[in-house]
Amino acid sequence: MTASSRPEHPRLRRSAGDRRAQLVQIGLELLPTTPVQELTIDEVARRAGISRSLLFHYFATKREYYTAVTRAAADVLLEHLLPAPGTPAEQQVTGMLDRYVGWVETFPESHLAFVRGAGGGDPWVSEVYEETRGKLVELALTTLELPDDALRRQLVLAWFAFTEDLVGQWVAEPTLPRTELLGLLRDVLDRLVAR
Amino acid sequence: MTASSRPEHPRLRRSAGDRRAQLVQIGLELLPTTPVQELTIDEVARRAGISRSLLFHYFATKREYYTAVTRAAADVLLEHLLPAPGTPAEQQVTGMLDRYVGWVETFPESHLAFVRGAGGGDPWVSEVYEETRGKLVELALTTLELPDDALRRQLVLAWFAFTEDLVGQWVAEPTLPRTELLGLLRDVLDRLVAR
DNA sequence: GTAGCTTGTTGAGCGTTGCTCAGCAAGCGG
DNA sequence: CCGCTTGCTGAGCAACGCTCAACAAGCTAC
Repeated sequence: MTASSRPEHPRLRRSAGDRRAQLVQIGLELLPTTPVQELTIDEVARRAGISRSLLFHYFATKREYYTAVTRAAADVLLEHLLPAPGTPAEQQVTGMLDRYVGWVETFPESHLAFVRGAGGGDPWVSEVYEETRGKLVELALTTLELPDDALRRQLVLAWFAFTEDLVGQWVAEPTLPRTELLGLLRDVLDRLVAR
Repeated sequence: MTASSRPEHPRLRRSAGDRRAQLVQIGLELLPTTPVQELTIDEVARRAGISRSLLFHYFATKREYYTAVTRAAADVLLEHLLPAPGTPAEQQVTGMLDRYVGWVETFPESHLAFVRGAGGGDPWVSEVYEETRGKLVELALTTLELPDDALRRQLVLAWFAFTEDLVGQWVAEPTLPRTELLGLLRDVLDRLVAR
């Protein structure tokens, strides 16, 4: 019995990189159903088929772990939103907006989980969100060919909050044709930054 | 010695109502510095000078406790925002907006803590926020003498998100005279609901 | 092949925290 | 003084984050 105490898991060794990637991947899969900070080491380790201790070998602390997961999630979203190279400048913002709405339509729980943790308690996590939003603001102002002074940055960031909230509600209860929603959002943004 | 065995803690008994109020009050005081879900039973009990067990006598679960704290905080805010009776209809929205900005200016940490927990993980807490926002939407639409169809409700709610975000940033870095901030917010709201 | 090194991996265990439970004791009516 | 209600406590359990000493898989060197 001692020899065959692991019928399925013959104690296979992975490279450090693989293991880390696997653990982050598991976090990403759990993210839509569980608030980042609430996923337990036990659960993640169990899914990975490893002991709790090993997770602490790769991430010194739990916070370090779920910060990595959050950063990975942010990267996935960013990459999805970034316009394909060669897109005419005028279509870039509209395209990003369109893809954003599409993303929320496709993964409503993921969107909730993402927006949810934005300011949620942990400063490390908040920092990741602010970084991501910062990049998006910069991108938006650049493609709109507008200077990014402090006021405009604030307005675009607040417009993000507006957009996230409205799209979130709209997906749950579409009170408007999709096209009009996009038009409205775009219109609000234009009026805000054109001051 | 037995007679004077009450150096600091004469084991005084409080009425159920008093204790509950005291515990919620302690939660409110801790709220600005600690995310609601993270305040520990130990800490609260210690501040109240009671044992952990007693807290569970009044609140069956930790969640029940901090939900009560959240609700109390929401009530404080609501009461602060509600217009004094007899205010002319036209000034009500402006007055609420003004008081809201004032509140954020006075208690920036409290505001952060409040907005922070809005969607933050716990559905019980989120419900309190949605209730509060719902009341404010109803109030706003009523005083603006507009019908509150689904679309308009969504727009006003999204405008709240916009306002909370922008005011939060503005307090940290005032990029605009206060009056103009209020005007801008009011203007955005008017344009949004006048469709 | 086997000795030895690196390093992925584990189990036992500690401190904290949410929560339970049996029972003590403060205040009051008889 | 008795007994009842009920505010209140301490001991203790389970779950969780985290530590640490040690095991073992896979490689290289002889």
